[in-house]
Amino acid sequence: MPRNDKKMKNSQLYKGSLNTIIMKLLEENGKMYGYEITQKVKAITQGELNITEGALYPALHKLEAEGLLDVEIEKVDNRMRKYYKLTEKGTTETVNRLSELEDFIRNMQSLVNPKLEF
Amino acid sequence: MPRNDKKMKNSQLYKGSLNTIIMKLLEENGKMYGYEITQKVKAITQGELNITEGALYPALHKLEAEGLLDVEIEKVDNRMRKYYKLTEKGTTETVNRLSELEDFIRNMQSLVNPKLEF
DNA sequence: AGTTATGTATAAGAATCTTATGTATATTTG
DNA sequence: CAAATATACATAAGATTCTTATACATAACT
Repeated sequence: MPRNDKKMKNSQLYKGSLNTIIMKLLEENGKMYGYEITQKVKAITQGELNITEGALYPALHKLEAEGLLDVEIEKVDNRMRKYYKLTEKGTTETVNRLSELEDFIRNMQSLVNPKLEF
Repeated sequence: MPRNDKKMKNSQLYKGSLNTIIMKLLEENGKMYGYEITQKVKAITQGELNITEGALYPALHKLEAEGLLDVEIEKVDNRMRKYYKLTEKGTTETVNRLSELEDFIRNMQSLVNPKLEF
């Protein structure tokens, strides 16, 4: 009963990156459901990043409301799953977001590792 | 009179990274004042990241309140400058923050560029 | 004389996230 | 078999960080 889950301690740095992560995973995997996304992220980052439901589900709903995702409900093993996939608009937008992410990472590296400027 | 400044359009991705940026710049430059930080960041990122005063000054005040920064006021050219520098605690914490940033960047790259996993 | 640059500051509101719940079924474990 | 864990979605309250809009003040440029 005690929802005693592991305290996450995700660095503040991840703030703002959730939408990009979701969209990239969907671009790569075609369709995914929420819980699957949390597990995938945990696996890829070797447990370093745990998406919380309180962040994930509102984010999915918002992306859907913005027309970037489509949803499709399935019942598997008597349990509900909501599969999300990118719309056409979402696919286009994903390209932009990934480009922004590259710029962001490049800029952060310039700020933090000025010796590497060339 | 109209503070008609350029609209910044900073990507959401930068959210959460300002403290790390400030601390790294101070570690590198010894002491800096707020306006100087905004100009330095703009220069290093070639105009791509513009720190707004509304974000910067509260962040500096908070870091000071947390004991990570010390402040020293100077009057230059009849204008006030508040120079900030890392405290001992701040220097230690900067190491942690930079380490977190490296982890963050590595994790984001794993998520976004899965082919590079090895 | 008016705009831009330099310099700091705060308040209102937006956006995103954490934490804490709530509901429900399936599976594993003591 | 009862309890805990895993699977699965959802929302609300509050924290944090940021944008936007001001405010004040001096210096320099046009």
